[in-house]
Formats: sequence, C-alpha cells, structure tokens
Amino acid sequence: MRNDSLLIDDIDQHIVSCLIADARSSYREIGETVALSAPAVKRRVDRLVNEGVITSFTARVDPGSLGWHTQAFVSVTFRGNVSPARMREVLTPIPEVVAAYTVSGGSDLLVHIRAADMAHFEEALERLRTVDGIGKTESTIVLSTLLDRPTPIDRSHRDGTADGRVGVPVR
Amino acid sequence: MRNDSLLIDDIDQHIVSCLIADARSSYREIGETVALSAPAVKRRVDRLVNEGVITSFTARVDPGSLGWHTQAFVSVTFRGNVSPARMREVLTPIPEVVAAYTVSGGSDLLVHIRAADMAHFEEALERLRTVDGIGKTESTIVLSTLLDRPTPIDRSHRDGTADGRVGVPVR
DNA sequence: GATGAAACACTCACTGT
DNA sequence: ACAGTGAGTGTTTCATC
Repeated sequence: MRNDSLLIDDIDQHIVSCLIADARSSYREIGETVALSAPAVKRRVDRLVNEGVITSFTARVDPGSLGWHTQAFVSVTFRGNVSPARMREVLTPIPEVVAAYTVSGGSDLLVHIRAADMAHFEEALERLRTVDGIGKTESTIVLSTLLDRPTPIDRSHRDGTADGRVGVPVR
Repeated sequence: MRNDSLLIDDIDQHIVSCLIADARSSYREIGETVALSAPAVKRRVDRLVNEGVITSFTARVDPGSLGWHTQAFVSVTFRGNVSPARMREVLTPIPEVVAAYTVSGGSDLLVHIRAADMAHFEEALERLRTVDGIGKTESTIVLSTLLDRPTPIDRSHRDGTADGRVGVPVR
C-alpha cells in the first residue's frame, strides 16, 4: 500500500458508495444513511471532488437504446516507438474509441471501440489503422455484455486498517 | 438500423448529454440549455429512465484514489458448453470482475478485472480460474489507462433522419 | 459537525395549445 | 400528447455556534 496519502474514513467510503448507487440522491438522504447532517455530507462530497476521489457525476446510458449496437476490443501493436501521450492525442478525436489502455504482453495497446453497426465499426477501425505509428491490429468482436459495473470501493477484506482508514495517494 | 423503435428527439439527446456531463445538474439548469421548463425536463428524464435509455445516475471515482492500482483483461476459453447466463451468475459474486463480455474469435470471454495490486490480482485470477467450465485463461496486464469515456450519443453523422429523430429499439 | 434561515429546486395538479 | 404556470414542500447552502 502506498503511504503518500490523505485519509479517507468509513463515512467517506459510505458516502461514495451512496453516490455511485445514485448520483442524484440528496445530501439529506445520504446524511440519513451515514448519520450526518446534510451540510456535513456536502462538505465531505466537495472535499472528495476536490481531492479527485470522485471524478464526475454522470448518467449511464444503454448504448443499444441510442443505436450503438456493436463493440469490439482491438489489440494494437506499434510500429517503432510511440509515446502514450501521443497515442492519447491521436485517439481522442476518434469518437468511436471509448477506452484505451497501454498493456504488457503480445501487443502495446488495447482499444475499446463502440459503433452503431459492423459497417460503422469497420469504418472506425480503418480510421484507427491509418493512425501514424500503428502497425498490426487484431479485433475481438463483442457478442454480448455480461457484466459492466463500477470499481468496488470496499477493500476492507484486504488492507483496511483497524480504524477503518485506507491510504490514498496524493495526485 | 432497427425499426421496432420508440423515438428520441434532439431535445432528449441534448438532455442526455447534459446528464452525462453532470448528473447532478438541476432540471431548471438543463431546462435553460434546452429551452424547456423544469417540469418538462423532469417529465422527459423520467420517461428516458423508464424506457431504459438512461440506466442509472452514478458517481465516477478514481480507482487509484481508492487504492485499486492494478487492472487486467483476461481472455477466457471455456471447457465445453457454458451458457452466458450461467457465466454471468458465477462472475457476479467476484467483486474484482468489473466487466465481462462474450466475444468471437480465439477465446469465449473477455473479463476486465480490477485489483488493489498484483498480489490481489493473482488471488482474483485464481478464483476466476477455479470457476467451473473455465478452461484456459490468458491475462493482459494494463500499464495505464489512456482514455476512458462514455459512449458518444450523437450518431447524426451516420443515421439521424432529417427531422432529427433516431430509432430506438424497444427492450 | 449541528443548527437555523434564506434562496433555490422539485414535484404536483391544473391549464392551455 | 406535450409544454407552461403556480403553489406547497423539500433541499441546498450559507453564516454561526
């Protein structure tokens, strides 16, 4: 565990899980479940946002409902040396790229692509393949999403300390 | 494009993008940007939630801030026939599994795993490998997340119709 | 961290188009 | 069917303790 850390207590974790479950719940409602007044909850939430623990509040949508019926993971191998920063720069303008990770192993990059249909995916893949520095690509088409959920927040079974605090790296 | 559909107009799309940008913004605020009264916005949001277009409102957290420093994608090959429903059932209780997709190609399943560190990942992988029906696994360790963003909602460059409506499949 | 008060937002029934 | 209005209630957000 890292020790260049601020401290997040049980109440903070509880507040965060409330907000993950429903980002629109009121401070008073959250306050009831964590036994705190609404202003106290607001101060903690503001602090969690400022510290970067909470990065945003967002609506999750069903991609299929909006017409995005196809997704794939594309393994990319670079031709020569490409910096991650540069790769992020060239991937950001491609709206079909919803996630990208540098990886270890057989390839250099794993790209998650969403598209309306196969034709749209093929078009997006072609745009990806013409990006400078990209060599081989290998696509894995997603047939169905079995599970898709937020990061769990409770690590107490692993490294929570006796007083319920966990280490948090300063950014 | 599917045609067993309800209709979502430009205003709905605009409302959805407002909520993706900030799930805690007020109906009045959204109403200002889409030129509608707060009750009208609420009615549309309620409808979008009931239709399943908006699946939830959630807080996004920085996994690193909560101590989850490791992630990997695991390609799984089944031993014999396993139903997707059964696979979902056995994966759901493993908290480290944050996403899982059935895929076409070399393997049957792609599993996204998050863990505190490598030791924790190894432990979660071991739990995954002992799941009945799972044969070979191949792990790809994530070095860094380059990009991670919601599905775009604007498909107008592809199949929006002249009146700005897009088809939406009934679930 | 709690309280109290003022400003603001939510939510309903109702009306109009 | 869908948008606006007004009123009552609940919520946010301060300053203060």
